[in-house]
Amino acid sequence: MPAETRVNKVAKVDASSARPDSAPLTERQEARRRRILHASAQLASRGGFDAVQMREVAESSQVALGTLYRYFPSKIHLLVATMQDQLEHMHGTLRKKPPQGDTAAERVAETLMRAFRALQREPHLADAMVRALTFADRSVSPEVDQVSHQTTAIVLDAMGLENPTPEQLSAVRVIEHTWHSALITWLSGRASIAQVKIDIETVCRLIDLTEPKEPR
Amino acid sequence: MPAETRVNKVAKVDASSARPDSAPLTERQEARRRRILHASAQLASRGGFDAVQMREVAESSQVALGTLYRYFPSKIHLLVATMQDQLEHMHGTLRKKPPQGDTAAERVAETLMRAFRALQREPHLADAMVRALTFADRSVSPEVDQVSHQTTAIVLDAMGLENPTPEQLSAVRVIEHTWHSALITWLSGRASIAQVKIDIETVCRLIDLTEPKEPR
DNA sequence: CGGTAATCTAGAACAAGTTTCAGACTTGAT
DNA sequence: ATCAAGTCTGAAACTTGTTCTAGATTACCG
Repeated sequence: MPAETRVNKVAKVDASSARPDSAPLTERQEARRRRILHASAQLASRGGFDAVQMREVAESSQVALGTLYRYFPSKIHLLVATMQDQLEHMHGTLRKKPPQGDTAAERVAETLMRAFRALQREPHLADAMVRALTFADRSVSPEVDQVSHQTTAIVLDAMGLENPTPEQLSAVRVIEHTWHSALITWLSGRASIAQVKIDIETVCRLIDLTEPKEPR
Repeated sequence: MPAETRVNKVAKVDASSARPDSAPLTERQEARRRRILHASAQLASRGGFDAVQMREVAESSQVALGTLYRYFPSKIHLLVATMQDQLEHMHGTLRKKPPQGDTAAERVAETLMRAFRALQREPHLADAMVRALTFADRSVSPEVDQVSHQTTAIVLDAMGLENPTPEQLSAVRVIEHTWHSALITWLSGRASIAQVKIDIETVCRLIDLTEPKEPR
């Protein structure tokens, strides 16, 4: 009945690592998806959010505009997916060289600063991804949540926690809030790199507050 | 030489309270500006960010589209200005009934929760303003900075501080980061009201950390 | 194989933000 | 009162995200 192995509604799912969603993709479809994400990241690296124009992405990835929209129902979806993709990279990289700090707070701050430095190397890409992330509305919630969970996983990794308490989870959320918002102020030129560093270090002190004695 | 009392480039400035910018506005211009902001807030209250359509704003405020763009060079500028406007209100309101908490942290948390409840009454308006704020790029930096300063003033008021230390300023920045980001997650349905409350209370604990000995 | 349903393509069409332009209107100065 | 310069208006044009359509392709089932 179907054609290229059905892809029910939107092929927004799955892929290499962690996206156990609805439908498996054909190899050609997987290739298309990858081409699209690659084109997206490339255009974003050049000129940020505005440079990622749907027609251009379609052309660069040799896919019809309609197809692009079948895979990613909006520009925001596309950029959030691009961010998921990049985050996976980063998490992998971080796993290999875990932070060295003595306290959880230090390790988290170090991890975030490492990520920050990576973003500084591709400020336009960072701009596109972060702007998309914060501009996303309800229709993108599932994808944004994925990004959020991935980020949480990275932070918890750095803390070395298996079973965080609700209190600690709240602290982690606050750290992520700060992380996102600080990135935005940096990207829009309203805060210096030094200031972002200070703010990250400041918020990480919250961790100590939630780790009084025995992490039972 | 000029006409309606020159307004050099953009009439983006000034107004009632705090915007000591370049050019004074004619009464008619002041009235136009006010009509525009009113229309903006009204449309935003109805349907949020998307409902604020420039053509509609122009029509509602009985101003030509070109004029609207002369006053506010982009939709984002318009919405950020709308936010400045609303913030002034709020700051005024808060001044009248200062928070009651014993510690600075409590007072700040109470203040922010009060603001949060106000936003809950107009979720669409909140959506429009916050989305605009975080989506703003460099071209809107001055205006966004104003909003940021206004927010800082509110928080410092709640803390009862005259001369904050750099450390405390960083804590305040982190609080604002959390505030913005938490609002976004709430607006996009990814966090509950309760969670926002918890996160605000959590981040406010940072204040105690920066207030070593004698507070008052 | 052949059939059929889903997918992909090319391109037009639409929507909303932004720009542009000619002409009418105001303002402050002479 | 007149005038020069800046402002406002109305309307069209342009840009980019998004939707739609008709026809060509592809995948899988029997």
